[in-house]
Amino acid sequence: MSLPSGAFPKSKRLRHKHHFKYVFDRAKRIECPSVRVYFTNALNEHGQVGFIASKKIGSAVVRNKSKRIMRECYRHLQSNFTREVDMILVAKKSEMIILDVKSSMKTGMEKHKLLKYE
RNA sequence: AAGCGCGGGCACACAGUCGCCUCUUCGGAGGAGGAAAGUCCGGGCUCCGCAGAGCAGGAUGCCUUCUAACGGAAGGACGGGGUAACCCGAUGGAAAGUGCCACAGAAAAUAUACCGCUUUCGUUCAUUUGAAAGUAAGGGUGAAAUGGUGAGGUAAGAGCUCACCGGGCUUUUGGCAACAAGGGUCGCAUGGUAAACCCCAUCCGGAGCAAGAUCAAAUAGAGGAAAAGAAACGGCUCGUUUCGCUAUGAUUCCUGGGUUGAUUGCUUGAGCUUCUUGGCAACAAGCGGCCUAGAUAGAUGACUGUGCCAGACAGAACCCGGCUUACCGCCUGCGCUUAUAA
RNA sequence: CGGGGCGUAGCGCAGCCCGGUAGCGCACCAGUUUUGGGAACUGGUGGUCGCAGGUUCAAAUCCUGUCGCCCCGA
Repeated sequence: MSLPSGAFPKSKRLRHKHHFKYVFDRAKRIECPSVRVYFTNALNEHGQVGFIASKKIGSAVVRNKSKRIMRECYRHLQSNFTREVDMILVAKKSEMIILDVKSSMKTGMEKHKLLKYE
């Protein structure tokens, strides 16, 4: 399987409360079966992303797992973005399968012309 | 061999690619747990008066030892369970006091007398019925009924007397102690409940790393009140009283402000461990060796391949010692019982 | 990290302090009334008292552990 390589350092993460608020206030929403995506134009030079898994999802293990899966999907998709956006991914389900999440995110983003067509 | 009992260990492994965090001598190295969990206890650490006294409140509760400390552990005593190995136990005090014990029952804590039993006196055809006295053996109720069983004894009965069992008091021996064993004595006098209030003994100051400290930026650099008594009022971290400390400005109180980010605290510690010594043991002492996550919207993941028993419960957030709860299974040591064979 | 509260009938709540009978309202069922329905009236059904263990003669109530939910403070 040929994965697009992508570095994902800490500077690409959403770090602060006010930054989260900035995104939520002016975001558009994409609904996928297991993930909800908020996005808007980037505040800084390059796009940043945050992950949310609330206590409704499950225990600490489940929440960590779903965050990792969302992060992995973002990492694979980020090189195909057409423009720099800030993004928040919210987990909706406790059970996630990485390929399903990735493909549903991909189709959803293509509709909003965030992704280049391959 | 089967069925049990008591421990100990592991928690998918290996290889490759991409990605994340920390450290770095820039080659690389390290990177969640036995419970990291629940937050049920105990400590360290930090600040508040480096914390004193009383009351209130709370916790613990057979004895001794271990420990920094504990509600933990070890060893023992007693009681209970098991054929046994072994396991379980909030196990101080009810003659300090108060309360409660539904229903049933004569009576529920006071020695009383419902049905009874017996004698005497009267009455009657009649052991029919009435009165007085004695009695608590028997009856039914209840979770629980004032020692139990047997014999003697008696009008009927009764520790009234005796034997055995149980109990109280006292004493001797053993033991650090809990307690055990034995002797003497008392015919036996006072149910249960303290996970009801309570009494006794021991212990506990309060708050918590979002504690606390530093730096930068922004905002503010303000307004009002308090004057010689070291007295009152107030303040000094959150049950309360007391004690102690506390001043005229660089102080205290009220109003206003009290925000954001970074650094630190942050991992070398009551640390782990080989051996030796002491101890029944928990554990302690000595010598040597080792360094084992440190994130801060919160790091361990994804994919591929191989193998097998097909991977459970579950994610560090200041740090330790416990307890409790969750858990697919696998490996292993010692011991007990039963059966068979030799 | 710390603190507090609640789990009782299908729903909302009493009862718990001080232990012995589980009750109230709505809902549900049956009957009366009405031409029929609603309303009203009468009667009735329905509860492992979140779960497990203990204390006690006896536990919704007391104690311990545990599960779930909600709220508050820094």
